[in-house]
Amino acid sequence: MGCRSCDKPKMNYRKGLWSPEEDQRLRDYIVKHGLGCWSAVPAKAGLQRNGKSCRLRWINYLRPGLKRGMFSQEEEDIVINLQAKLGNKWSQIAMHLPGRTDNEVKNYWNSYLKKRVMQAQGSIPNSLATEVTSMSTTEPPSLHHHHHHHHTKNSSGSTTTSHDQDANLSSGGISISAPAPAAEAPFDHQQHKSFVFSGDWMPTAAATAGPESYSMSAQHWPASTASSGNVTPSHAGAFGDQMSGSYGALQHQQQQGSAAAMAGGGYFDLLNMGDIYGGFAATSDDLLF
DNA sequence: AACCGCAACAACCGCAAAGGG
DNA sequence: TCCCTTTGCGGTTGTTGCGGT
Repeated sequence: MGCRSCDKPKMNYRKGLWSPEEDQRLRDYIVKHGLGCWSAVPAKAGLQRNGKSCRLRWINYLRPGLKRGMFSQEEEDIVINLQAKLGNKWSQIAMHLPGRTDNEVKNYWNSYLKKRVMQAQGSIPNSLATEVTSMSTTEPPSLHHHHHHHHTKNSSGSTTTSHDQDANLSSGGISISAPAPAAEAPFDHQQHKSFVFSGDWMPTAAATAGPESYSMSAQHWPASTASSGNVTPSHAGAFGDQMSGSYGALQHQQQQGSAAAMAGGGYFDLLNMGDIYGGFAATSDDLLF
């Protein structure tokens, strides 16, 4: 783990929100070189951030396979269920939610679910988490994805093609219609909230970044995920948070006609995939692709 | 139109674990 | 075995936008 070669003098790192340029630099670097020593990334990528910040940005925002938008009822149930079982083990909970990050799960819990569960426990004093869960699933499906947020910042539903296959977990099986393709939206810190993500930078970058741009094709992804859009819990568990992504929206974007922007190969070969996802390829039969 | 409060989410901070030298 | 660095995790804070007044 130690990375002595990465040693460098202390410097004043930039803080706060990431600019599109910074995102682009980080993307470019990781796409070209894969994941390695995070502390070395800022210098090599030309970023005035610390490695920690770069890592967080990649994991929570730039990493391919992320699902943006509101939580489905199914996801919500899983969070409630697992939080009751595991406590605030957000990374473990996120493993069961393909495309969701621990940070996202944590935020969703803190901003919404916690209140709802507490409310339920207040009205039903001895209620257990399972009861809370069943309560939540009794709501009319038509109301889901609207009542959660008083504001409609996240107007997108995600293309929830993935399902947690753990028998212990509930599965609502609610499908959500997808919003307009991401490629039509400029990369913007506000607008990004409203489209299905899953590497939404890929077509956007390809369309806007000029000669230095790159693109990705679904064929570069593990077949089990690229073809189905699913990452099973066993996958997620094996890879940890780094591989908890669902690539459903990637597929979706292609189906939506973004294939032209995505096609053409690029730097993103299987070798880099292995690097990016932490060297999983050699250890799991599930990953023969 | 301006202000305020709230909700959502991005990002930071601190700590602990992991791992190499 | 110890020390040091990196990584990962969870708690917390900061920022932004929306709705209400």
